Amino acid sequence: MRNDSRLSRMLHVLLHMARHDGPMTSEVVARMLGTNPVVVRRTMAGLRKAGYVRSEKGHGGGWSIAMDLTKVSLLDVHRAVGGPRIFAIGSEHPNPDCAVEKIVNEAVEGAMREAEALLISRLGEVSLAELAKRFDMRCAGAIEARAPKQT
Amino acid sequence: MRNDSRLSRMLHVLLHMARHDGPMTSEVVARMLGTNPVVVRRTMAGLRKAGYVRSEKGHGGGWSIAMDLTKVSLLDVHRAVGGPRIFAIGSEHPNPDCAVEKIVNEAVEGAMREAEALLISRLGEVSLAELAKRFDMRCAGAIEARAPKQT
DNA sequence: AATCATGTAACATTTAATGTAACGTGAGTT
DNA sequence: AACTCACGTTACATTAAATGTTACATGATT
Repeated sequence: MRNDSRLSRMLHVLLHMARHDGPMTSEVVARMLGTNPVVVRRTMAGLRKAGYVRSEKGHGGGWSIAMDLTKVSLLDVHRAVGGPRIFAIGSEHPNPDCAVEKIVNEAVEGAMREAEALLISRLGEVSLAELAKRFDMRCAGAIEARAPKQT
Repeated sequence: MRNDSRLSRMLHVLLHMARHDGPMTSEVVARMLGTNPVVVRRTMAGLRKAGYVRSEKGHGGGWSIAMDLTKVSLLDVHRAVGGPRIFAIGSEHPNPDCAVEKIVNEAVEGAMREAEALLISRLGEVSLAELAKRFDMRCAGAIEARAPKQT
């Protein structure tokens, strides 16, 4: 299967939407992501169901933010897009008969559970507002670098 | 893509081989794994290249252990089978032009790096000998449960 | 010489995400 | 009312990576 990029894509879009007045159409978003409006609608449907965005039809319609950016974490977005499989590795038999295989699975899955817990925890610690702030700070830094103040 | 089960499969096989006198043919291993001898040879080739097993042709041939089980970790096996992609999620643009996307990638990849480091570390802590011991202990426990000694 | 078992290349299958095309619905515009 | 815009949804095609399969070559043992 291909790499699942729904989380990254949606974060990318949400930050752009947050810096944008008025709704953005799926067409525009698709161009930003280098994809297709149908893919955008399909993926954003999850965000809408979670109440993070709203969509409006017709002239002047499109997608807009419907949440408090400080209240939604990267983990929330991950879950809203389907909370997909995180790992590309794993056993094929969740409940093997073979006792040896059980031991192997327990060892590997134990390590994976810990790693997943850490990832989930880290994603849960960062809000969209925090991401937006990081972007603003980097922009400020870039401007600063071009026209440095005296120190 | 499908779930990558090479690590689990190889661990499973190696533990069986460790408890088995003489070489095991790819045919037998394939039946254990519910797969095909060619898949076994293909995957075990990595272990052979790493020096963890050896293979012999002809009558009485097959695969046998060529390592000290206390010296090889689950991580070593993971790497020997190709050290495949661990995550099923991720950005599609490793080096995006868009500054927003860069911020997003850094956040997500940072969390993933931490999770991967933890997983790698945990896999590195467990040797094949340790896994084999866990199996023996579980067997002992099971026997004990059937015919408990007086305490 | 026959058989066994690995080694390898080439190709088919599978799976989940992604990409596309087609059609429907509702909202605003003219 | 007719038209256009934009979303909603379904159905199907494409893609990527692991896995499955077939075919054939090579070396070892009997």
